[in-house]
Amino acid sequence: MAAALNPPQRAAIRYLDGPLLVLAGAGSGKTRVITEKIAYLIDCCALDPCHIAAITFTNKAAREMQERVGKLLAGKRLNGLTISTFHALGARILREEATALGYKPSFSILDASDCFAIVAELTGSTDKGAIRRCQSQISNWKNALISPDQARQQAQTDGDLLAANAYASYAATLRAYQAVDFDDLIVLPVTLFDQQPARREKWQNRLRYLLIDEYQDTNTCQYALLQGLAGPRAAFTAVGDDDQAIYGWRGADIDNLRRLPDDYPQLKVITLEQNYRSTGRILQVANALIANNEKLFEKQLWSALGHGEPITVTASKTSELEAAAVVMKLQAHRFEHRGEFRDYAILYRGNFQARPFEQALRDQRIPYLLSGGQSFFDKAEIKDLLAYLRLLANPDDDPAYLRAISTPKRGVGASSLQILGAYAGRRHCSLFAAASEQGFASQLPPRLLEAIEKFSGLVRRLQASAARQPASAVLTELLAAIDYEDWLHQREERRAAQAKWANLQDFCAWLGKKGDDEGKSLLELTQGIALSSTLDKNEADIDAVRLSTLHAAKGLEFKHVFLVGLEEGILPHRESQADGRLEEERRLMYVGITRAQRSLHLSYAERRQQGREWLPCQPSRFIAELGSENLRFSGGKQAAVPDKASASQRLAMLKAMLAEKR
DNA sequence: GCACTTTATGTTTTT
DNA sequence: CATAAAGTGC
Repeated sequence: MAAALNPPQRAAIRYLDGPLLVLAGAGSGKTRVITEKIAYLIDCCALDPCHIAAITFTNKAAREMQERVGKLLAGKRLNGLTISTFHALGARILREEATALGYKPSFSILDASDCFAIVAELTGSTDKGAIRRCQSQISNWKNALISPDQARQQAQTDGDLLAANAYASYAATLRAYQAVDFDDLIVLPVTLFDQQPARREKWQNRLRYLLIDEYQDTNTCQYALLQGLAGPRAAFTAVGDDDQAIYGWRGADIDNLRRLPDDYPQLKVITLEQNYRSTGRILQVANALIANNEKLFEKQLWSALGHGEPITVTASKTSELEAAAVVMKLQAHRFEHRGEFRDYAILYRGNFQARPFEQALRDQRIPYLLSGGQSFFDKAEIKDLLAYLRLLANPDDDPAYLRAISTPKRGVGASSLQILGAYAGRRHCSLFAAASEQGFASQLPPRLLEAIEKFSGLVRRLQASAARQPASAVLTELLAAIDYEDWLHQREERRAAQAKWANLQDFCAWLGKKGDDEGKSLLELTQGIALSSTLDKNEADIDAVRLSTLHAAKGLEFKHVFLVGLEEGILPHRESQADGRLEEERRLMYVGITRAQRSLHLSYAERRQQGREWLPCQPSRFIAELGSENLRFSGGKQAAVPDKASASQRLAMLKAMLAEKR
């Protein structure tokens, strides 16, 4: 761990004369450069930690970096050091500068499904695909810093104009709700910095040195935020790898990497090419694969770790058999190498591919951790509770109001809410505000009105209690007040109800702990949750096989990696055959390969169930691109009968299993 | 008008 | 399999 730094690494850490771009190949120690540079700034340059900001793309990466810096500077005070995602930093700026932008600091952060519902409502469309396209169009406009007016002017077709109009009313709706979406967390600070130089300078003075991880994944708007924060001093280190750009679909623009030398002529570029992670074979196939892409910056990764095991390619008849084969092979490999489960990762393109692997692992009683997939905070029971919390913080949050008032059911149904909504629309106020107005009382029969007023009373009571009590007490009171546990048991099977209740307890415990430990208010906690997808608890110590999407695996490394579902239509994905996107799929495969330290196993199925139909699959073109000299094939038609190697593997596994059961 | 039950339906990747 | 729309009792 404490290996000496190589010369380019050391240069990257010590270089402080201006903007710096570190082109860091996979496994070349880029996280180490960032963490050691933070330590260097604090230790050797006596920079106060509160003036340093390291920006990552995922919460996981931020947490890991925090941990590593903590270890590196054990005992030192790190108060005020910022290590967060772009979005979390944006939220922090926004919270502090809300009033300057016409927002309350208690703004709500809408999740993707809230936004989907709003777009659906505004366009009056029932076509899910069309709504999603419109939603992503709006997101693209925002990320490119194009205003609704500009979008309208640029509209070419009627469809464009329709979407641009939807964009305008979408923006107005969010403002009325005192709510922002994920994109706004970056866009609004950028707008603010653009319009009010004094605010920009305040933040430039606060965050004096910036370190940006995964720079290749920034979009236009994130780059603008970066430029705003860096200012003319341009004291920053951007670390990135054009071969690992895999977020183009989210608006990330590799052009930001190309533009950096133009925008900052004094930019220093340092390339890290020595890989400390993988064996020679793994790097050879990775290099062979990525050579098929148009290169932005030339680099050739090399490793001093020796040649390593051959890379295996396994064909299976179906996706279920693939899962069984991979799990069996994993088990055999683990026994042979006396490894631990945590050394193994199974990586795939889409979350839906996890299912058969989960099943196979459960069958074999192998512990596993599933990362990605349905986010913890996307579970219905958590979102129910969160709706109440959002509403307490921000009564204008109509999506939260709608969810809270109908969970649990309290005699207020769709038609009452429609009347309330219409009234609120006429009065230009939120649902919550409308419900207490005199004018509204005459619109409904007394029975229904009473139910609504009872709800308003509940919200006010909880608001009062949130003002003077810690988060955990408010949660307890809230759950008791709405009888959530009883309601769960009424409408769900016992097991399901218990599982959901347990989730809620976990959630409350986590919230309470975070509130106490970090002294965060209910408001900050609620806003923070919108930006995270998992309860970030310590998973590092759990000995379990990791299951992850390729996207979620970026930045991680594993001794042994199984890359599964390598079929045309899956990787590369069916809808991404256009050339720009095919290269991104190739980079995704590249990211998967370069996660592996010691061994790499590829696999694909010959048939896969899609919906109700079985469709034949072709092996991914990317397998052929790896070259055959480092691959060893098994399975498929030519190897229907187990060969000696796999027979002896099975025997070894059986023996080991018997030994383990004593 | 409201709430609960049945039935169709569908999957890229994340903050 | 889990969610979301349509249908049925109260």
